[in-house]
Amino acid sequence: MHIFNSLSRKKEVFLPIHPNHVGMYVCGPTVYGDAHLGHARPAITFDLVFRYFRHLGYKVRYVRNITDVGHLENDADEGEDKIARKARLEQLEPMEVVQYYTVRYHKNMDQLNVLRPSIEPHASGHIIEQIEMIKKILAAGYAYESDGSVYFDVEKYNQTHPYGILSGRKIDELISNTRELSGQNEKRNSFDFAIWKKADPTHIMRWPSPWGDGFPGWHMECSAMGCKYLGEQFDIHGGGMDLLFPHHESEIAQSTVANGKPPVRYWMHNNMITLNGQKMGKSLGNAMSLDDIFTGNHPLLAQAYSPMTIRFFILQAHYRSTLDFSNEALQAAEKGLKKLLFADETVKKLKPATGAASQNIEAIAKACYDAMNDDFSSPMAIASLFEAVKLINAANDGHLKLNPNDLELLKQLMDVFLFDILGLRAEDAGTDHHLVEGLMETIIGLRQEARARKDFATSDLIRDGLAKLNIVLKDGKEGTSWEMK
RNA sequence: GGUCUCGUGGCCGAGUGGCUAGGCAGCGGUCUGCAAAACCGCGUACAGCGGUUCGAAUCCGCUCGAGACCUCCA
Repeated sequence: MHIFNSLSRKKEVFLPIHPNHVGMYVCGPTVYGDAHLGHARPAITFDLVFRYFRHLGYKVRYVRNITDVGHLENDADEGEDKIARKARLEQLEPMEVVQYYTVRYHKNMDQLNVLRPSIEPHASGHIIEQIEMIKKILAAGYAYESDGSVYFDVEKYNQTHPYGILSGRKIDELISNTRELSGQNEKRNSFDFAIWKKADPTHIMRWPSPWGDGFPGWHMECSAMGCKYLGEQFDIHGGGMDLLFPHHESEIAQSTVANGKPPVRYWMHNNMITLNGQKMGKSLGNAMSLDDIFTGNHPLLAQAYSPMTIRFFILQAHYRSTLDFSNEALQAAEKGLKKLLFADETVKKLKPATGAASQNIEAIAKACYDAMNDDFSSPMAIASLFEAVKLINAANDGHLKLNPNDLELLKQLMDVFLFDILGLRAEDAGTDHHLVEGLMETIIGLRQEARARKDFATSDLIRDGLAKLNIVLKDGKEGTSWEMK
C-alpha cells in the first residue's frame, strides 16, 4: 500500500503506527452554509480511504470535525467569525446556525452514501482541550500574549523547526508577501497567527479563558481534537489542498511544540473541483450546492444529477487531480454508472457453464486491488471493473461461457468493489419493490400478449407510457426486462 | 511578485522510457416488429521547440497556456 504524502511529495509505503490500526483525521466543514460540490470531494475521497482500509481488515478510527467556532472573516466585518455573523444576521443563536447546517450536511452526506466517521467532534465542545493546548504552547515559550489574544511565535519556532515543511514556504518569503491586515500591531510578526483571540464586547461566540473572554484561533481545534482522539502522533491527516497553508502548516507547528513531536505521519490532500477551470468556492460565488445538483435547480445545470452520479463522477478522477465540472462529464458519469450497476444485476442472473475455459478473473481483481493500493487510484479500479462488465455482458449475450468458479469470482468482485469499497448503491432503493415488481410483471405480460398478436400499436403504447414514468423496457431473448432510468 | 501543480484524441479522464487504459459521444455491423440495452469492428491523442536515449507523450531545458496557495475556503 502506497500513499502520496504531501509532506515528502512522494508516494510512500504505508506503515501504521500500531499494526492493523489506522488513525485518520480529516478536516470537516464549517457549518455556516449548505454543503456544495466542493465539500463532496474530501468527504468521498476519505470515505473511500476509510472503506478501503476497513475492507483490508484494519481497525480504523476516523475523526472528522465539525467546525462551529472561529474562522475569522477578515474582510467585511473585522474580527467576527462566520458562524457568529450568520447568527447575528439571521437573529439566531450561533448554535442554531450550527445545528441547522450540521443536520443538512449529514443529510447530503447520507445521500452520497458517505459513511459517518467514527467520531465527529465539534470545536465548540473542545474549548477546554484547546485552552490546555494553548497553555502548553505558552509554557514551551512559543507563544505570547498580547492584549487578550495569544499568538504563535512563528519566527522563534522557525529557529529550531522548519516552518513551511509542508507547504514549501520559507519564512523570509512570508515576510515580504504577507498582506497588511488589521490587528498586526498586536503581533511581533505579521505571519504570527492567533491561537486564542480576544472577543470584543459585541462578539456573540465567546468563552472564558486565562486571557479573558474570547475564542480559539482557527487552527487549534484540529490540533487539540486530533490529539485527544488519535494521540500525539497518528497515521493520516486529510483535507483539501487549499488547507495546506496556512491551516495544516500551523497545525504541525502547534502540535510539535505542544507535544514535542510532529503530529502526523501521512498528510493527504484532495484537489479542487473546478468550474470552467476555476476553483469552486463559497467565497468565489461559483459554488453549486449539493441540493441544487440533486434537484437540477441551477442555471448551469442541464438536468438533475443523482447523488450516486456525483459520487461516481468524483471517483472517476484521481483525488489529487483537479476535476472540472460540466454537464457533459456528469452525463457521461451517469451512463457509465448505470452500465456498471446494471451489469451487477445481470451477473447475479447468469447461469454457470460447467467446464468452460477460465477467463482469468483473478487478473481483473488483482488490477483492481493494485490500483487501490497505489494511492487509492479509484479511476484505475473502475476501468478494470468495466473489463469485468464486458465479460458479464458477453456471457449474457451468449458470446461467452463462464465456469462456476469464474462466475462466483465475478459476482464477488462486483459486489465488493462497487458497494463495499467504492460505496456506490442502486438508487431506486426506497421504492416498494414488491408492489412495483408485481405491477411490472402484469404490464409486461399484457404487452407480451399484444406483441404475440403483432399488435404493435398497443405494445408501443405501453412502452411509451412507461417511458414517461422513466421506466425503460428492454426486449431480450429471455423475455422483457425493465429498469428505472 | 514568490511557492507549487498541471497541459493527453469531440468531451471526461488514467497511465507510462519500447507492449490496446477506461467511460461518454460518433461511425459501420449483429440482434429486435421497431426500439432500448448488449455484443463485434472503427479513431494512429499526449501544448510548442530543443536536448538525453537504440527508442519519449513518459526524463532534462526553454517557450506558451491554465490553475492553486501566499487572506476565510473542501
